[in-house]
Amino acid sequence: MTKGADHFDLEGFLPYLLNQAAEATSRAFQAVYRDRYGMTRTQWRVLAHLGQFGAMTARDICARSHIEKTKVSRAVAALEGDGMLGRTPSPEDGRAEILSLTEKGRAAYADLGELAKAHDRALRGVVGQEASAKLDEVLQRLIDTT
Amino acid sequence: MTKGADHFDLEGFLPYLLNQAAEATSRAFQAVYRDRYGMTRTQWRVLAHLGQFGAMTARDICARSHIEKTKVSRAVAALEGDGMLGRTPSPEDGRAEILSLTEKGRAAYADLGELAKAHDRALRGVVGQEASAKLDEVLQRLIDTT
DNA sequence: AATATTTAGTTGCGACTGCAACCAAGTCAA
DNA sequence: TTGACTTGGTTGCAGTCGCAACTAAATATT
Repeated sequence: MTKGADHFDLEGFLPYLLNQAAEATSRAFQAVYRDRYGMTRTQWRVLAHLGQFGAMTARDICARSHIEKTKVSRAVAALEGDGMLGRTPSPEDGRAEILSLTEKGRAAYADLGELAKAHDRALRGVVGQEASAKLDEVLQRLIDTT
Repeated sequence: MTKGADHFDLEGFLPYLLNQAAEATSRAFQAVYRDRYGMTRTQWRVLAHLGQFGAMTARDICARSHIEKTKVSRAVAALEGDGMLGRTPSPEDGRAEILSLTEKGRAAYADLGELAKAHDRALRGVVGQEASAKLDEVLQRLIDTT
């Protein structure tokens, strides 16, 4: 017969582990964008999206990042207030606005991007070369299938 | 020379991937404890800790789970209000209270624990047998080294 | 053209969070 | 003992979140 009483184990529960790992790996970097630019996590992500992929509408950011529209809306408002991005009405759709980084926004992106790369390298060092690639693939699968 | 302009890639940024995966895998289960018991994530975790490891003080829960003490404090208050747990003053330390699940709390834990196991099995099915074990190990390493 | 339905984005509100300040009990050191 | 320091736990407050309701523009329907 198999081993008895296999009751639920929180510490082996995948969502729990993922949350802990996400929390742990995010915390250190969070301090960076918070202290340097007073940004929230969502703001940093919106900035990074615009920095990496160029001007796009809020709708596009939502689709790409799976961040709730209200979070994006508020992050955009805050970033605009800080002079990090500007809005131009879309010529194609009167409801939409095209978001693009200002000079200041691009500078912040360049700065934080470098630091993020360093942070990522450090984390991947912990994980190890081969496991790192596998990890990305697995995480991506989890993200996609949910 | 190496490949040119390797600028920051948000979608390959480990904290970002982990957050997305954590978010995605947690959301479905969150609906369960929210709809059935009106619990928050922290409440569910506290309940699970007490259910799995037995009576302990709030301090112990903090140490074990890395949840902030205020979060634990409020979750405990809420669970107590819902009749899920009770407190008894610690005989050893006049400040501490020993928390233990009530009958109702144990029932909720048994119910949710079963559902959690099923959810976990489904997720691990997505990841695959072997990758699953490796994943746990890698996540644990990230959690510990931070 | 006039009405109904979707979609981009914002806002109000109640709930949750984080941090710092706090209280009370325990410990340590003279 | 008395007074400084630590520790278990709670609370106030300001900020963030999620959801539902909303406005306004676009699209579909008749």
